[in-house]
Amino acid sequence: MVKIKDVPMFSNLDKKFHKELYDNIYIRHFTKNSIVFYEGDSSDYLHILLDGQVRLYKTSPKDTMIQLHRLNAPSIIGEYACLEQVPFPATCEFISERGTVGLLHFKKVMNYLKDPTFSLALLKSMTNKVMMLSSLVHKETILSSEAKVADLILNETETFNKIKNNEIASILNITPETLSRILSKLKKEKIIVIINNIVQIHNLEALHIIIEKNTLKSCGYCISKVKR
Amino acid sequence: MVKIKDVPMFSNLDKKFHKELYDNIYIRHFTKNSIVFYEGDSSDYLHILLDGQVRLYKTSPKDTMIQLHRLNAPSIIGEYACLEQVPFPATCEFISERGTVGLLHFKKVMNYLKDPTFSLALLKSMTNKVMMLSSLVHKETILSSEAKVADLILNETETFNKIKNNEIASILNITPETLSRILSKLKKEKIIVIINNIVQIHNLEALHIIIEKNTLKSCGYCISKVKR
DNA sequence: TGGTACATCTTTGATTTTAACCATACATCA
DNA sequence: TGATGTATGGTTAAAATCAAAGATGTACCA
Repeated sequence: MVKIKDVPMFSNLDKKFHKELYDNIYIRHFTKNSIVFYEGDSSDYLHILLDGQVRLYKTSPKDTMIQLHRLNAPSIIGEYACLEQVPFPATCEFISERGTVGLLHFKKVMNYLKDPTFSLALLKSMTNKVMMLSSLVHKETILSSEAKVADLILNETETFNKIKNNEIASILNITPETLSRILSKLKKEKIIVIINNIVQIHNLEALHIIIEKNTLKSCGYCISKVKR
Repeated sequence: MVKIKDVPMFSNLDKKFHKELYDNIYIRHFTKNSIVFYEGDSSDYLHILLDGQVRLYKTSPKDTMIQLHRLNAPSIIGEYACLEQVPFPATCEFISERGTVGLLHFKKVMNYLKDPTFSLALLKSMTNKVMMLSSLVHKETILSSEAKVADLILNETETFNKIKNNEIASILNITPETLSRILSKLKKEKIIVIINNIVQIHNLEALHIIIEKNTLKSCGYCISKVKR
């Protein structure tokens, strides 16, 4: 487990705060699939992920899950909800077997803000959050399902190989059926080959084109184009 | 036009910086529909909106515009692209008749970061940006077109009354046709009445239900339900 | 060790839904 | 009298939903 003083945000904090931090942070332990907080909850505490992996998601009126991010320790969760004292915009759930969260009262946080290294670290964390949200917005507003899949294969091959299709679909916010169909197409077009759950990219350019044009049809290589 | 020293981020900055700021900020003037920067552009400058109103949008592969935000002076634009030295994730265009932007080299910004009031103000601005993005994500991933319209009528009646349907549609990222049809339905169901381009809400609860359930059909009041 | 039983994943087909797209008519305004 | 904005009808497209069949994996037990 990550020590509090090793969380980037606190590591550079003036030494005099370290003892105080230890005394003021509540530690909570979680098991897989337990909920840290629900969308809409309010909290007076800054949540610091010290161990494990969580996912943040919204629930649609149809009760489907819209996954926003996955975060690994160490990181800060829901910082803006804490700073602005507004409800959490998403539910936070552990997906690792076990995990740990440190809770720090927001008044303490406000105090530490006077320390320049702390506010800079928090700024850094916020910047990072903006980047994640910005890329999420791009994914959800610009990319088609086909483009999402192509993007994941191209830019997060690791993830793609490691987890099962079910999970991939949920990360991309598409249904498993849709994912299955898209993968079939990509295989049929010889753009990728999957052996033992490991992708091999056989046509890099095609993947780039799919991402750019948002559709498999637009890539000149494809059989489906010929058929038309 | 807003004076630089009146921009929240700079107003509390140590006085010794003010003179330097004046000497180091480039001022650029713009007219309506002119572009401050394009999605994908890189820049070494922090952009400070001093006068006018801009919209930030992405362009889809089909060449349609996905509007992310509208910002009024004074505000900071593209702060994270500047801080992280990454390309702008969206295009910035003036929608007011004229406008002004101040440009501050990011190295200067990095310098000012040592000033706690500055980094706090920047943090505040980032927090705000996260809130905007978070609500955008909600709008685009959770709400249906009907819910988007209901939400705007309910929570931004001002905006709804002030601008024409065309513009509303583009803010909601739906087509004018879709908006027109949804408004017709709402009127037919007697949920709203529009006189002289001013909405009157005649059934508040119905609007809430539409937002929550994402569909007009689900609201018990509706004629369309009876027909089924 | 193998074998049955159950659960979870994945694939495939058919259908439905939402909202875009296209075309055209009507309205408002300057 | 254009021009721009709004309304309406018909069509299409993308992806969800529903249904059901194959596949793979895992646990338990004799």
